[in-house]
Amino acid sequence: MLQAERHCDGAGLRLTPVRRRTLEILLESHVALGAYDVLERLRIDGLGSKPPIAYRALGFLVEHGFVHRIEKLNAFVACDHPGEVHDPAFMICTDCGLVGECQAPAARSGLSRRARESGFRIASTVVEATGLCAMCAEAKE
Amino acid sequence: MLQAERHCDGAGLRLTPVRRRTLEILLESHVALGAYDVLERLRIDGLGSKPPIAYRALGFLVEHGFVHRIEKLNAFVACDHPGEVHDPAFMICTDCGLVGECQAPAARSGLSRRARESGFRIASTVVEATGLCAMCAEAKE
DNA sequence: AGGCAGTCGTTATATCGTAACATCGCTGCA
DNA sequence: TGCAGCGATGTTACGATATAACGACTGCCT
Ligand SMILES: [Zn+2]
Ligand SMILES: [Zn+2]
Ligand SMILES: [Zn+2]
Ligand SMILES: [Zn+2]
Repeated sequence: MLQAERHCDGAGLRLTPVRRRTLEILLESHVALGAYDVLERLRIDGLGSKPPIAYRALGFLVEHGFVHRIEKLNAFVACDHPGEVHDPAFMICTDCGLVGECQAPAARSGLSRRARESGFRIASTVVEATGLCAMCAEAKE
Repeated sequence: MLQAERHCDGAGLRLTPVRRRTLEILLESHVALGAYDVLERLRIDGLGSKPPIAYRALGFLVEHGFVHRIEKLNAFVACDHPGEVHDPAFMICTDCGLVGECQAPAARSGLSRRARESGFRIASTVVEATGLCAMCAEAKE
């Protein structure tokens, strides 16, 4: 949160109440939240109740790297390393919903070679693994 | 198409008219099609007009590896290598919509190391790159 | 003051996806 | 033959996700 504030100050970005609270909501959650989950919490706090409110705040946070969108879940998680340039990959537990972020340069470089071969120019990548987290895997034994 | 037929015969799977036509529709398309795009074509052919028809056929085809779902687009493409066990990755052109499939063992192995470190057990992966295909990149020069 | 850009608030609608239940046709078996 | 069981299909109805479009407000610059 502090990192986000500093980054916004430094980059001339406006971390408005809605955006700030949206980021807090995601930081407080252990699991990915859908836009409507976020919206419901914003509504409770009196910060808006219509979809565009949530989608705009999430769009801002994603655009500036404070939040990632999980395509597989149509949901959002706070970034582990906000501010840094990175190429995230995610591990999504199908049992408990936990979403872990890690860096996946290997994934991208693997793709990169294929891309170069075919002349494709990568702008961004989505890398998401689905499975069981350590805790849930152990619980299943 | 022939491969799909043979694979279904061999595995005791029923490639019914709706499923068969759905696969044909995707094979004929250069770009990923949404479920409702597929449905519209099925409707024209008199094979069904309600969403579950398309979703069920697509579900069958995805489950048996004849078709892949592109999470980033909420859309579907026919597999390049049906029948074979593989770990697909996709390159999605933002200009022309072309979706290329390639194999990405590197992507998965990069993730795998991280997964092992954290005890996460991968069941499946999504690897999708967005950018410009060779043709569109050249056209932009 | 007037113009401009960015944000917010709202309405309405588009797009994507599924639960639930009825029905139909086949297969195996009494 | 008659019928249970099963997978596939057809249909209704709804839920979930996402965006277009427009107006109002605010701070800032000229
Ligand atoms: Zn991150
Ligand atoms: Zn778990
Ligand atoms: Zn494939
Ligand atoms: Zn292209």
